[in-house]
Amino acid sequence: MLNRVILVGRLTKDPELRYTPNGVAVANFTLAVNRAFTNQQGEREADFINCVVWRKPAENVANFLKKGSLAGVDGRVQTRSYDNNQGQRVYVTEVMAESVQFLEPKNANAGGGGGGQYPQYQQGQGNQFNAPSTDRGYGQQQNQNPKRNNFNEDPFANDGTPIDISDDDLPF
Amino acid sequence: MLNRVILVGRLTKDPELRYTPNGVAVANFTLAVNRAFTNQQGEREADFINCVVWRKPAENVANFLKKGSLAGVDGRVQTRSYDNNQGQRVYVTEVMAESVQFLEPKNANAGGGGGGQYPQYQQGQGNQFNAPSTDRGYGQQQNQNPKRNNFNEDPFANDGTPIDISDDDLPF
Amino acid sequence: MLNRVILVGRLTKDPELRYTPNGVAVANFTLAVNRAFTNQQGEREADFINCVVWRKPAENVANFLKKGSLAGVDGRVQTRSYDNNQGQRVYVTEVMAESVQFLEPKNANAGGGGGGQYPQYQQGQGNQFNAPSTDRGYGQQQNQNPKRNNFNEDPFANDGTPIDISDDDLPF
Amino acid sequence: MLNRVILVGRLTKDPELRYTPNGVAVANFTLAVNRAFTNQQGEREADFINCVVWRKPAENVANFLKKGSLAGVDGRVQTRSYDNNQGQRVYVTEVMAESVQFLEPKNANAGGGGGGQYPQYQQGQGNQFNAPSTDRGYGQQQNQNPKRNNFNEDPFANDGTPIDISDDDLPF
DNA sequence: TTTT
DNA sequence: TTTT
Repeated sequence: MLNRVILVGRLTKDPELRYTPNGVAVANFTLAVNRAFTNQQGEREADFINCVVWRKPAENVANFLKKGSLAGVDGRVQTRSYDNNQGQRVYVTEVMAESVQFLEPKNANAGGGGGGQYPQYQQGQGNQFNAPSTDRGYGQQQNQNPKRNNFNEDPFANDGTPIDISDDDLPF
Repeated sequence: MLNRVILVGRLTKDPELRYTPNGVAVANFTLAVNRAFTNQQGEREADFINCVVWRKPAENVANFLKKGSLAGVDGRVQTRSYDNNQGQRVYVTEVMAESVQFLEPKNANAGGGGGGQYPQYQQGQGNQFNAPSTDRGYGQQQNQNPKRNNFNEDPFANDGTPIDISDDDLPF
Repeated sequence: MLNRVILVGRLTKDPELRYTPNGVAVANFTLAVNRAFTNQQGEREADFINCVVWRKPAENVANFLKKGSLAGVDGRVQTRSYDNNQGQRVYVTEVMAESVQFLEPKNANAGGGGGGQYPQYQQGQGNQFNAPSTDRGYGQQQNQNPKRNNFNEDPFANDGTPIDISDDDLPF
Repeated sequence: MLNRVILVGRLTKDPELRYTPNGVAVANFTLAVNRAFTNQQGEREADFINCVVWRKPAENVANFLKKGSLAGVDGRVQTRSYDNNQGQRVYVTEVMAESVQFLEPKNANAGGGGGGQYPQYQQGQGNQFNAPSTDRGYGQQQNQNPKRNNFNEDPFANDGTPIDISDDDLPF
């Protein structure tokens, strides 16, 4: 049935990249999407929308987006539930991104005192990461994001750590 | 910023209509949206997506949709949080419907043993409830839904009951 | 870049199914989408939006939709141009449907004097035709639509006729 | 009925601003939206999608966007027809933008040899122009776009010129 | 050239 | 008649 979401917003934090035991990449990030209108107090609020993305686009997200990046998402609303450690059922609504568009200018965060230039990447001029139909991103992947590799205290904190989810849980 | 959701699905229950202390109508309902693909087990799953709608369209939803109705929603993803009675912060992601389209044929649930015909309503042939820009739906509203009026044990259970929310919390 | 269209409307005519010389199915149809608002004269107008769909979903559209059918489309806006027989360049804007959802109740047009029951098809309860990533619909295809097979004067008028387009023109 | 389009792309030219005889602003522009995929020749193509926007957002578009600007559009697909000077009926499909989001960084085109800084405007950090429900933009409007006022050969070429359309033709 |  |  029809289920389509399109968002443009900014990442509230660096994306988190994980791998399933079978080596499939998954990235999580939250988009802050400013509302078009102001509330009674005249303040502009934002919605903080959790997004998931799988496989190659997950790795692209981890490599090319970071806290504050402007990004567009085209995907679906998905719901799931799990039991937390207090034994309560928790219901989750999130956006499964099918494609993510990178909306920062290519020289964003460049200049100034020292580094920060985004790595060389070009897929034509689209700057869009689409879910590939076939190639599964098996195995450990080299994170090419200099930000993450060079400047974090622990650059591997969230990278390559298998997470407790089987491929049977994959949504496709 | 861009924030758009379009859904087509079926109501999992009758919609719940409430009024703010100032008499503004709000309806809540959940859409079951079947996924286009099947999971590893070959089963077709569904997403259960909570929706809110305000003012006149809220009353239309309460009057013309019920459990099982096929409906289309055009709206925005919104997030909010509140503290539950265990003192934990709960985060909610839901769809704020700006317009709701009624997709059942006009004679749905008609015929057979006794009633169930939908009340006479026609806004051209669109069958779509749009958020009015101005007219605020103050005061008690006559629920014209025969289903709700005639067959529920307590037809007013969820109708017209002011809820603990001030107009300051209204999103527009 | 982000390019997403979602429509719900009714077919203005039976869809037209063609095949490229390489045997790839293409269907064209026009959706009449009623506007949510009325014009100055108080009339509700409609937009007549041309849609194209490729491969397996094209055949599903031809088999299961007909003039007047209610359908949902999830796709992209595409533009192209060609030179007409007067030697003028003609610009075309149309919707490339990636998935088409069949919104008629399963027994639509059934009953009454004589046939018309839709053929048995079930993909769960989704009734949605998605573009398959791989299987190319080569070769002549058996049209299972009883309407088209049994009641048209020339049931093959628009079926299986190769059209003058090479696979190089395919959008994917 | 559901009719929703979301686009992100770049203006192919400066927008054209007109006024109806009643003083209602209308802007036209074309978005070049790069496709996510490449064609058989490995080239990335684009769709060139004509957009219209009315009233205040029309003036914002004229003031803040120009050739090459990156913009997001949330709107509807509309169709209309007219008879051209050869007496042929011409069918037009375009996007009626309900809101337009300005996606350039605020200092875009700044620096370098000579001017080009965007005028001071701020609606929070949203940079989004929404169709106001009420205020009609009557009368001649001061175009505040320095680009258009200062650097064009004929800065008023397309501004403030009443066009031959009555308010009865307005879509809302 | 338009659908219910 | 097309944008980066």
